[in-house]
Amino acid sequence: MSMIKREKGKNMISFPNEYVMIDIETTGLSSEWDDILEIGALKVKNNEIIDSFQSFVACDYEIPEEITALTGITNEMLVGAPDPAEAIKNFSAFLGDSIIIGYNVNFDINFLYDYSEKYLGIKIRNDYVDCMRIARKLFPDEPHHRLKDMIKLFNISINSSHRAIADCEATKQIYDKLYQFAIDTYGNIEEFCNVFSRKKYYELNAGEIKTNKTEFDISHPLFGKVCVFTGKLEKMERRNAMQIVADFGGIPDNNVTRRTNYLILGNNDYCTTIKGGKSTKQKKAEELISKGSDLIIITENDFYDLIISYGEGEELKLKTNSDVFGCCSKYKECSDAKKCLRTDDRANACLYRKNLENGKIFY
DNA sequence: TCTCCTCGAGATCT
DNA sequence: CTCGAGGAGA
Repeated sequence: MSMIKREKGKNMISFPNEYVMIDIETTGLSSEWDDILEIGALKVKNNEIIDSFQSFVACDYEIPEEITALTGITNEMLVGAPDPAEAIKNFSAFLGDSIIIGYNVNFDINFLYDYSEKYLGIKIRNDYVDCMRIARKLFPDEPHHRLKDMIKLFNISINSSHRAIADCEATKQIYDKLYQFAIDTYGNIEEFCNVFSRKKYYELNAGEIKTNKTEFDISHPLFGKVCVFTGKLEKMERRNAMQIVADFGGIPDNNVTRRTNYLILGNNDYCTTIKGGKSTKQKKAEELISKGSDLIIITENDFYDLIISYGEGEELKLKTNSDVFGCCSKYKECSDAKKCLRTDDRANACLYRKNLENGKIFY
């Protein structure tokens, strides 16, 4: 019965080395209708387990068959166990104000939160870290991120799965592996947390899309062109499409502005607020076109045609970047041409090129 | 241009 | 619950 929103702590993307790992077993998936059967917790300091907590919780009705099949917990095992009030009180004392860590830990916290509020009148406001959330970020290509998938991925051995303490131990090992993997991949934990903390990760920021290419076909229609996407692309992720634009020497952008040269239309059908009409980007683009802006609106398929044509016909390639960027007044002080290998700089270089008589700077 | 809001899709816990 | 998408509004 959580009509009132739970006032939980912060859901953090970070790797504390002092925390309490938790796991519970319940009679089902709903914190509203189901009950806790077992609570397990490990206290960790400097990444080492220094204490543990285990408690069954008395249950005055028959445990569903599938739960016993899953966890091995039977009513007989709970005879003489602490009642819910006693169990949550003991757990609460063990937890203190530690950071909570677990696997899909919102599940566990929600149950514990309701128990704590109901029996102790205390809200669990501890900050927490969800290993599953981190696993998804670190291994986005894995098909699934269930606890058992991570156990398999990291070759972790587990004694009695789906029992509170055993799952805590497994999750701790997973947590340690994730920590190591984050360091190996991102150099250090701070970098990982920066990359994935909130906005940076959510927002597809066109300005951050770079290319490794050092040679461009300057005759290609996308070269030096500012490209904006609207709607969902059918055959491609928008991020990948932007990457391709960048690889052609184009400049992916977030919004339609006076600089925009291409607006690529994806599918807006799914968007209820648009209802088959036009996105604001498209409206703005049409307005700019009517004012004579150098902008055209193309469909997703037109865009693919532009991509496919790449490599065919005559190619004018830039041999070195310095030939282009060295001529760009804004960046000519830059001694290292590679530093100029940014989409913004190419746009400026391209504008500069337009103002020159002919492509002396290209060959 | 930037920040915040809303919606839908998808996945995980026992 | 998270996350990705577009839109509204300052």
